[in-house]
Amino acid sequence: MEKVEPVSTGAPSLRVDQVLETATRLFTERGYDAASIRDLAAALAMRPSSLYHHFQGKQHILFAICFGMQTDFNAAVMPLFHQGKGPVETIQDVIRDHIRFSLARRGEVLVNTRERRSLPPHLLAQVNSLRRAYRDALVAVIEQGRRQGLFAVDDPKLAAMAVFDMVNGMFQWFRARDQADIERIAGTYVDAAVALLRGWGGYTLTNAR
Amino acid sequence: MEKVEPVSTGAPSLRVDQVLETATRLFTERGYDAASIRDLAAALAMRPSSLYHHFQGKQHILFAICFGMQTDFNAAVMPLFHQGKGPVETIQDVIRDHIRFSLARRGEVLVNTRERRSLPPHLLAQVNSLRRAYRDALVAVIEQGRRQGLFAVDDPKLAAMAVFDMVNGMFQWFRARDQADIERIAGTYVDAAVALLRGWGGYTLTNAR
DNA sequence: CCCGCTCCCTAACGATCGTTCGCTCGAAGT
DNA sequence: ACTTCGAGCGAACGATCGTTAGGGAGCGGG
Repeated sequence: MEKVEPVSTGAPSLRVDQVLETATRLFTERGYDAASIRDLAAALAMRPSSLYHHFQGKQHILFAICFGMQTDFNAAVMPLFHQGKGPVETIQDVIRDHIRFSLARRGEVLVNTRERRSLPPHLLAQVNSLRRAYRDALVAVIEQGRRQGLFAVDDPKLAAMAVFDMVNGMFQWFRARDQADIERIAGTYVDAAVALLRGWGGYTLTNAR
Repeated sequence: MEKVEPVSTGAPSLRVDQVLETATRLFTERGYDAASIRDLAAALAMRPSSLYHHFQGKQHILFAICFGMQTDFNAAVMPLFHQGKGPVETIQDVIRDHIRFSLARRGEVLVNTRERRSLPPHLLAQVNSLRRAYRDALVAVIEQGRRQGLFAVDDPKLAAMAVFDMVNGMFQWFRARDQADIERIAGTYVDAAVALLRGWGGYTLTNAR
């Protein structure tokens, strides 16, 4: 006991990845609570007890999915904030890769958004910490764009959440058939985000149309 | 058996309403699966078996919350589509009352969005039918506004979903302290919806790389 | 007085849940 | 050849789940 328990580090054991992949599918199809350890084991052609050689418990499987996904997400998207581009271009790059990543790994993203709440507080806090880091960076860029007169928004935090919700909500119902589908929808939502940030409150300035 | 079972009709029994109110609170706090019949009964100071005098089962409690909420929602918002106003004003009126209603009855709305998936197919279909009616009406107005050159959106269905997601996502994290808070956030999101519909696609000719 | 109805109770049912224990087995290390 | 160790197994644990059977207290109408 008292083992260090690597979460998504070091050893990417083949079997562990298979478990996470199957668990992601089951959790998206039935929900975390409704998908039992026995269901998961059966889908992997193994016995329920064998799962406990790879994971401490059911909650840790959920955590591995959520935390691993969010870690990879931040690693993929966060660097785009520090490229020295302007606010508009930065937002475009970030939202585009946000959507690319989330559609490429749609299952994990859906589990993270829908089932994350079932995590115990200390595990949930670790995932939320990564999410907050990303959101704060987005807020900072919007704030910067507002100071430069590029965005008309009144509340950068509110604007960030609105863009966030609009994009994340899309993952719930949109299914891309191929890579071209991903690029198309990403471009569309990038435009939506820019239109929103530019035009929000713009009617008071009478610049719309 | 083979009883007609009124869902949200006729007799608004006091006890039934108390059950639904407490169930709504528990389902939002812990989730439908994690909140047990025994938890609900304990919160109502009664025995688990007594609940089955008012409801056929746990799923029907969830259904009563979701279907009742969606029925009231449509009754409150749908008439706004047939007032003879223009597309922009109609959208503004609809989104404003959408937000007013959803924040006033936030608990039921959150249960409907987060726990609806736990309903059996034939009950889920009834709720989704009401949701679709509302969404289709919103799409029709956007389509009308696009034909009149008021909106720049390419895909009315996509635009409706985006506005939908943006608004519904807000309910997850926003808590109004008073009525003034509700009116303020409603006005802000009404502006966001209009800004989005007016500006979406307006810049697609210049930034698509 | 008694019937029927509403509401709630005690007690328990069978099922399923996450998890643990002790074991076996084969590959790898020395 | 002997040990170690990861991986999986069968069996069972205690807990909790949704649900039901059956009974009783209060009460209004015939």
